[in-house]
Amino acid sequence: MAENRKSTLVLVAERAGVSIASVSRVLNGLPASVSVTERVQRAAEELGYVADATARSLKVGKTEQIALAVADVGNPVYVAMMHEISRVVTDAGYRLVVSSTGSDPDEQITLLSSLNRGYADGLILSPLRVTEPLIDQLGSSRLPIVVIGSLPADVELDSVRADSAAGMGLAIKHLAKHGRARIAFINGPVDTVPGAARLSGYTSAMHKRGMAMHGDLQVNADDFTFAAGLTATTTLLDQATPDAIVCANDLLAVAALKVMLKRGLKVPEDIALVGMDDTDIAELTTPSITSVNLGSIKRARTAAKLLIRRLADPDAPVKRVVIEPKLTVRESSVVTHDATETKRASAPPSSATAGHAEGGGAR
Amino acid sequence: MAENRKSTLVLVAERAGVSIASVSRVLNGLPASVSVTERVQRAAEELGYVADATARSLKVGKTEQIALAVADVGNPVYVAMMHEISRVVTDAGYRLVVSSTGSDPDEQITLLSSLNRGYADGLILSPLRVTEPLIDQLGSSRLPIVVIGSLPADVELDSVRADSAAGMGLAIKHLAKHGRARIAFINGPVDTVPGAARLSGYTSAMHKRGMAMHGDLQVNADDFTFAAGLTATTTLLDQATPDAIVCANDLLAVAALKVMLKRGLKVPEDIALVGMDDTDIAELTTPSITSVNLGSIKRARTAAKLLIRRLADPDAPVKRVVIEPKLTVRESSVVTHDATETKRASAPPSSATAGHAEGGGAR
DNA sequence: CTGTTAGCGCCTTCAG
DNA sequence: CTGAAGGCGCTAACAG
Repeated sequence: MAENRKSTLVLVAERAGVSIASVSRVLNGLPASVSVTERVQRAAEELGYVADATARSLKVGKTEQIALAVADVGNPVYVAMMHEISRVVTDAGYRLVVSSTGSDPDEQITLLSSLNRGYADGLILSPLRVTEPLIDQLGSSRLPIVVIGSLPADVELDSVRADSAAGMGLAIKHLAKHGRARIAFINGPVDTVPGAARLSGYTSAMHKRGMAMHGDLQVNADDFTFAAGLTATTTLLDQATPDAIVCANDLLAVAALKVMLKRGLKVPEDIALVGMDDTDIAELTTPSITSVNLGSIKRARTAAKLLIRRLADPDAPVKRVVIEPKLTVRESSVVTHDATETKRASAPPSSATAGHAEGGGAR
Repeated sequence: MAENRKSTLVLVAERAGVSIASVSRVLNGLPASVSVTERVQRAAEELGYVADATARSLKVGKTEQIALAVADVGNPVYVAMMHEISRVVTDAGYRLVVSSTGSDPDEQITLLSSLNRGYADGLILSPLRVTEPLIDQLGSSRLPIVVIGSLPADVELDSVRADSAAGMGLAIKHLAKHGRARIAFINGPVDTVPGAARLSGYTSAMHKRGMAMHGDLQVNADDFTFAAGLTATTTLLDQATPDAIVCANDLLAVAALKVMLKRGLKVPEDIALVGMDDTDIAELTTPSITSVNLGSIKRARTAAKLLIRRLADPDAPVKRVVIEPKLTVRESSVVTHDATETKRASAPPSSATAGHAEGGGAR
């Protein structure tokens, strides 16, 4: 069937004995006589013809490509989102071009201007940090952009964001209900959008419940990564004795868990742990990690659909969607009363861990 | 600077008072008089002009896009590879189009024929299963393809693969050296390329060392996933009593660890554990998991460079690269003598960052 | 219903 | 060194 040489409309037309216009019509499903239709289809089949995307794009003014820019590819939550976006976008007949920018806004600005080269019909952007210049550039873009994340109210762009504050609320409510009193918070960098949102969520949630909130209970990792989480957790445990820890994402939570286990602390008995994003890795660990589901998949899907909608209807009203969080309870935050199974490495609370163990009486 | 309307060569030419040919020349760095050069650059700057990628592609016959198709986006090793490919490809001035096909060869065949639409200059493909039709399609593709994985010797394509067999050898040698005698193997589906390779690596390595190899010691997970790993491990532990387990990838290993801990088995004391791929998740767990580094990052980088090379020189001789494996030893396979059993609660603070074998890099 | 034709925006000989 | 003109492969009027 498929010839190896590249074949064009003209080739097919010659072989079918018709004009190129007829070929184009048949292949695009426009009305044509049975005889022509049949001859064209056979010729096309024999030549393994497929319309050239580039030429078509030039003519039609659409590339059928959607660009995606995510800040941090090392983070499983972005991977999950990308995966979902890929699905939706592909189903709608678009290809996905991934432009992995770092968390640096400048890179994203560069990307935005390169978008004007017209290799994509639209962009989905999930910026970690939002600066003035970035916003300007966003506003003056020639083609549709959907932002995943928070944006100043005056920016006229479709967007979808998580409600981090509500999410923190869920986490803290859950921990409080289970008797935790000294709830620590390991955040990522506060100069990021999620970092800022989650911090304010923490303080307001703690405040609302009238819970103790020593500065010692709050540390910021340099980054939303496992490595940064190890350091941050060490710092935290050296300066405070929490009976629960909430982490700004799952990677930080996994790191916190690692450090705690290393120190012989029992999770959740000594310290309860809650992560955020509810990614796959939260259930890989032992104990598995309770995590706030910020609707990453749903946000991804919504963003993709929002963009596709706007591509179909450029004048549609701007939409700003907020996805509500849910809490996925796993082993790391709830002490199971029934002790059928022998717990692993039953390190007895010795004087070495004094100050950490007990105290909270969360038993 | 940037106007909001799309500007074309003609616009720039008018504004600069020259012909469109001159504009094109200046912008492509071809010789031109100082005065013209200067006027054109200023005009282009003022209009925020950037050459349209589609039109350029049509004319030049290159899209500056590279397509990537990986089988399983849920697997961290593919994510890591994609990330690396993205880097290399971007540095070389290409955009990356990700086509997430499933593990189904038919989808990949569909993809291959769609590639003939010419939206990309080349393809990097990492198939999980290789069937006859897929090979045929690969061979008759009009544009360059680099395959990550094994391929029949008569297929004339650039490729780069891991040496799974040697990798299994490393794992088993390591375990044997540490006194393990009943080494079990949890594989993924055997009808996949890596599944088959790793199984034959296991049997030959065990055979070579004259080690016991009851059928009970070998199980196949339905998939290379965490969930499938849970089931497979349960099956294994119900039917045999190994003193070590090797898993065909890290996800399976993490699952195995989870099941073992649940059953009160101590790792590595009771059972040593070794994974494969050496992805980030291998160091997230407690204990962290020893893993065979199959050079995923290196394979990815090599594949990308191979494709770029071929794009530059279509007549270059076909290259088949094999990446040698290394073993990254972590906690799950070696019993530490100093902290045996009882008192590991008094771990020093610095232990948080201790024991990090080089490898995946937890970013 | 079908063929002819005019571009989409750009690059690149070919004259001048 | 610069301008005019011819396509790249395709679609969408416009005639026939």
